Amino acid sequence: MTDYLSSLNEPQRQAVMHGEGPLMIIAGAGSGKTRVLTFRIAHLIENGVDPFRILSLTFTNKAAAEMRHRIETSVGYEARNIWMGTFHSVFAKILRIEAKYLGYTSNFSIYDTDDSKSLLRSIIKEFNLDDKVYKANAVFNRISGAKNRLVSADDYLNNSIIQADDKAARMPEIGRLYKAYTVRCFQANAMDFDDLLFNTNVLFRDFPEVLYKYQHKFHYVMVDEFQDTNVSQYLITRKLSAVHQNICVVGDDAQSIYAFRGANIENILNFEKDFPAVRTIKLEQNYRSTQNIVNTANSVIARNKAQLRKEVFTENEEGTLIDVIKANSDNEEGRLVVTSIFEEKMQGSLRNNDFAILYRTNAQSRSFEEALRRLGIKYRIVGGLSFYQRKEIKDLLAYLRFIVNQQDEEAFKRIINLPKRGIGDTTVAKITVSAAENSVPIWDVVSNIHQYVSGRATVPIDKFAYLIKSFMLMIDQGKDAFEVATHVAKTSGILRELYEDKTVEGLSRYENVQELLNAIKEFVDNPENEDKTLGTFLQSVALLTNADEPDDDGDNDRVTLMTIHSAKGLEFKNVYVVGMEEDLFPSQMMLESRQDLEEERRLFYVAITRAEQKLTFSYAESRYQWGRLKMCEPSRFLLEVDQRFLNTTKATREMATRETQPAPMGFLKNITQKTAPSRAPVATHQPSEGFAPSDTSGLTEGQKVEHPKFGFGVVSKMDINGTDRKATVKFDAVGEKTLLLSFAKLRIVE
DNA sequence: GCAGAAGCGCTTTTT
DNA sequence: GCGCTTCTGC
Repeated sequence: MTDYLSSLNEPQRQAVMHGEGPLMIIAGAGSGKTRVLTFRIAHLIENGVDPFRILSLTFTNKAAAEMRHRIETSVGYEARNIWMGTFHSVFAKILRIEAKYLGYTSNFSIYDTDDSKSLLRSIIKEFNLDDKVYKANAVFNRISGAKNRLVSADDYLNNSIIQADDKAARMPEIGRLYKAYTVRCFQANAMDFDDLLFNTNVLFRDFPEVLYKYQHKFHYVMVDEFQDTNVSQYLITRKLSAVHQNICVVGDDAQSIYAFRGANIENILNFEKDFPAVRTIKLEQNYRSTQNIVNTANSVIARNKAQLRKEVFTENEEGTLIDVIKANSDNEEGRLVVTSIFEEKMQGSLRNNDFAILYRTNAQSRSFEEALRRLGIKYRIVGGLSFYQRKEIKDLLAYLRFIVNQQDEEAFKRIINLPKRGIGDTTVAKITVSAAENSVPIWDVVSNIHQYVSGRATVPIDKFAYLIKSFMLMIDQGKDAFEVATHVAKTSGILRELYEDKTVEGLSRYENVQELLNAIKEFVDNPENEDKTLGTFLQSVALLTNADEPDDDGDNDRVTLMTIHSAKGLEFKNVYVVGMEEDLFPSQMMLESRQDLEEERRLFYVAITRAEQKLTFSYAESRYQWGRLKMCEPSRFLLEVDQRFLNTTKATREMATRETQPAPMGFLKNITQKTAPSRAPVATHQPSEGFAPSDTSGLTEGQKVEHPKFGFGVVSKMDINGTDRKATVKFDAVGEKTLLLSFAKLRIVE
């Protein structure tokens, strides 16, 4: 069993073998971090540690699932018993068990961001504040930020600095909104995402006996992606491991990309203060990427001042240069990238799975989707509108939530008139007012409507209450989640309404609801889930996001499209980092509101280090945004890369022919002037020899050419439209091919 | 109370 | 460009 140790390098082995006491692993990108963590847990279990006593915290569901899978393969069934999951899911579980300490019941609802904002909108309206000034989004972010720093509503109101800040931002009432929001969540027996962490801190602070219980339950605590934990998360783990001191954190400061959410690099520094006995191990050898990729990444991150010194290196092969693709529009960018994928795929006999397209914002996916569809390449989009955020799904889930927790105000607002049953805003307002006047929960009013309200709306309300009660009865009778959910979907009229909608969207919505029911069925049928009640299902689903959604068919060989944030922890043979434009990446908002160029740069670093074999950057010179055409400049990040690692022949095509502009990276010249002072000098670069782009200037039909990959051929068609040039070439070896930018590689033979 | 029309604001990134 | 909210007329 110890033979796996031989496959590790020295620092890796030390990290795995480390026994008792605090341990910090600084793991560079691609340094085998997950392997080390997995082996370490396996090693503990092998040495007699009860899996029940191990708590392993990750940041995303994906990472948790991956870890569980890997440990199961090396440890076997025992791995089941490890407490493993995201911060949010693990502490939601604990909060359910200990809910009564905080005045909650164990079936509390979890408000997602939409619920939170909707509640805030209501409160803002009730306070008679201008919703143009108090935007739900901004208020929510402010409150969220406070919670992540463990600032309660009362702390917030009493803190003169915060109050001054809010006054300066012309939003002095945020403190009161925060307070009202907290009260309303509590009345609704609901917690938002931040509450799951905030309330765990409160629980452990105010009830030492509860803290004691968990401190002694968990002998070993592991934290993955430590650089992304915020103060609230860090304090929980610190408290939990205070007794046994067996805390192991793994992180990489160079990959800290969640400061916007309150993640704090200083946690790494604090860790050494809080656990003076800490042993620090650095994993610096990269096993993932080629030298060119590693060096590119290093050359980028070296510009950051805030970083722990670390020497990431690799013994892998040198690899190819990093291609730079320049397109004149977002649509062309999509076409060029996808064409390149197509060519790479053919030429290197790769699978769709080997490719990822990474972008800064979800909205950028469109042009790539279109191009992929056109070429018939299967793809998968991670993130964006997740399955569980679709209207029809949220509608059915709202029913289920309300049946489990009748205090859930947001769920109530969603379903009271859905499908239409003649209960409009006026009636809902009456109910709310009446509930407030009599200081009883809304459900009391609804279920005994005749005692509180009279009028013609009482009839549909009575019917609604009767409907809900019949659902609640099913739960009391011990029906499982699937039985209740199917019954609700049918009886409530949701399914019927969608079924009658014969439009394409209607059909797809109907299918989505069926899909949700399937997921519930799977949940119920899964022997690992002992508790098959609706409440437990809802709990598991509330914290699920884009990560593990049911795949629409069995074909998993797809090109992956996602934001760089979601790509963290993943790796692909070929990676395209697209939309390399100033204001987009680095994001304008980031620079305007937080002045944090370094976090954007770390994000760039993360993107680069996802690639194993080949990396490509692309950017467009113009892009549609809100239906308007916007001119774009290449990102400053393209200049920051050590230019020796770039292959700019694709991009420099036009520039190279313009002899007047020889050296400094002609293709980026417009931005060098605009923001030059803040930047490092630009490296000079000579176009690569052999297939110099200038050779294509005189390309005409009938010419014999040579392509570096496809060999000899004859130009059968030239299509020149401004700067957008297309050449169709009939190659001796591979037949006819349409070359877009890559025809710059053609060499004229005669 | 409801349906269709018009208007507005929005885009970082995730649990 | 889209989705959500508000407006308007019935």
